[in-house]
Amino acid sequence: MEESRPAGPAVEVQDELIDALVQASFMTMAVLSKVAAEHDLSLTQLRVFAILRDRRLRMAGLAEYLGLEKSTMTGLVDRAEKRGLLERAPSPADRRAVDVFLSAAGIDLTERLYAEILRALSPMTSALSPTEQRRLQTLIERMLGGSAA
Amino acid sequence: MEESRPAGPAVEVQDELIDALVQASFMTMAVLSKVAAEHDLSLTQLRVFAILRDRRLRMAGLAEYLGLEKSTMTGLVDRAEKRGLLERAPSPADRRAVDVFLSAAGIDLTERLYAEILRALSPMTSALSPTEQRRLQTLIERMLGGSAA
DNA sequence: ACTTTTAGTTCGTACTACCAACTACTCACT
DNA sequence: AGTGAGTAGTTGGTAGTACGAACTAAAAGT
Repeated sequence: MEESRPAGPAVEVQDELIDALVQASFMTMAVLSKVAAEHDLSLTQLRVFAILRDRRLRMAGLAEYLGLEKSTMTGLVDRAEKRGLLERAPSPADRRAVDVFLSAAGIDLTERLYAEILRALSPMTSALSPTEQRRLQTLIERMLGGSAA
Repeated sequence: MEESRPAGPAVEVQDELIDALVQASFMTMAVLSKVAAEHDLSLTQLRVFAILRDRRLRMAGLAEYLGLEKSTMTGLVDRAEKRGLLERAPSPADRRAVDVFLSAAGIDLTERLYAEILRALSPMTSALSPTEQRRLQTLIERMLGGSAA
């Protein structure tokens, strides 16, 4: 992994950071998947609930948030709707469009999911002292804010 | 989200940290997915290559690393093998067992994937100064080391 | 030697995700 | 107003992911 770069300590620090970040991400996603699976949800569905927690979106808008094709949305929303967690309604502004939003049961489930996620991830974060936690949070937020969308 | 806990500032700091961590993880995974997709690989396959980069494992071992059922491995390895990226060989120690390892092409691809991942994630990490990067890395590693497996 | 356990595969099912094709509607332009 | 382009969502087909149950072959335990 070190052979094809101009060398220099700064680059290597970044590499190691990225390694750590990727590892942490996989571990985090594993926990999220597990929480989701306990409620018979996929990771994608979990994301849907998180997104719709404080938004009402059209199918296309949801697809964009998720980075998926709109044709994928149909099935995704279908299944959640069949379970009574999501609802579809014709958009008032555009008769082609469909609004998607959480049902009462969906809101309920989402709150429970949030609580469980916090519970499930806290063993990981509480390996750090409160001071370190705050520093880590600041650094991550800075990183998220500083680049990309 | 704040209603069912004993309250206190320490808890809220942790919540925000977890929020940030989850967000960062999703962003990281999105980048990894994209890199993988550019090579016609799923995230799981990417993980397989990362795992086998410096290991030779049996099917069951690979399944354990991935946290998946062994029956899932068959298809996963089949497809990668058909593409010439992975190889199967009977385990010398146990005639039931099958060793899996990267082919020459697989090693090659894995090196390229690593380089691309570093390239693709560096815009994110380079939002931070070198000092911050080192601090972030330390904190993440401390977090990963301190809890869980 | 006989039973139990383990390694991997096969089969059937459900879900995810994509693409291409389609319907219904909106919007811009003449 | 009327047509033509573009947009919103669905449908249908395909491939991949992942699971669980049932199976074969080989190893281990007693």
